Amino acid sequence: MPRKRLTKQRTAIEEVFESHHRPLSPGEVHELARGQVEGLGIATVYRALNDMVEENILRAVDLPGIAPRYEKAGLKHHHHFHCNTCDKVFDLDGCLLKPDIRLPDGFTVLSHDITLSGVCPRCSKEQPSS
Amino acid sequence: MPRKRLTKQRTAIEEVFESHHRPLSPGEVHELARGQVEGLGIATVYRALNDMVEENILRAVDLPGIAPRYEKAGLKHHHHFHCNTCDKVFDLDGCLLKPDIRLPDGFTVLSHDITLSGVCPRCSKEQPSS
DNA sequence: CTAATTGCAAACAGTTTGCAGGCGT
DNA sequence: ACGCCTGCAAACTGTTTGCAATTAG
Repeated sequence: MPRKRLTKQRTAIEEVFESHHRPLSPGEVHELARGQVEGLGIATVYRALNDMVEENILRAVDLPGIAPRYEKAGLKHHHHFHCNTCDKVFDLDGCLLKPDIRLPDGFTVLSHDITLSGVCPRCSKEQPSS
Repeated sequence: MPRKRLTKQRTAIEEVFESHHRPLSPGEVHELARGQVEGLGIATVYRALNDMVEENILRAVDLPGIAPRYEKAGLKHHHHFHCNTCDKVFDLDGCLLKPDIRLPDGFTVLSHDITLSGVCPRCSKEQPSS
């Protein structure tokens, strides 16, 4: 396996995750990193994201019904909130799964995913219900 | 809006949901309904599924990282189990969300989705860990 | 009969891959 | 200079849509 080089596109993508502390979609990363690197290709973003998952720098976050997101690897167990208005995803600390759940016989649970959906604070302010 | 006709392909698709009591992907529906209707096109399956959601006969079930599923509409609130081995999805009765959760200020929760993943009973038997 | 429905193929959106040139080291 | 990395375009997968032929009512 080849070793990594420090290119400006790769660096820009890493910096995007340093300055935005929430899970980002490939499109968001492209848009944000594009601010630093003129003409950054979307293929490069996908390649960098996949590489960084491989290198255990990032973790892929799959959520129901929306584009996949990526967040820094090594975070404590947590779940996510998806804003239906702006489509952004936010981290929610702690585990939201009910303890002591009982499943039918024979099911072995290896992991769980929980997503809350609704309206984020910013969108609540900007789009008052009145 | 045009009114519905009873075609054999539409009937076959409806029957698939009568005989399989778990959420099915478009591909699964196509495969299963194909047994009744020779040459059933995948576009027809997609159109039927979308129509049936529109008619409130089915509900779309989005799960993290896997193809969307469809299940009969009107079921009681519940969550899902995804078998990592056979990729089938099963219903889990009851709500698995911890009660009394606290979110940061400003977040309004409108819905939640929970997916447990692991191994289903059938796959546990067929692929013993030894 | 007559219009809704189907199957096919083309169109699409998101993601991956092949390739020639560019650029870290 | 070497070879990894990038950008572009083509390939792919899952889903939707246009259209002529088919078929339910």
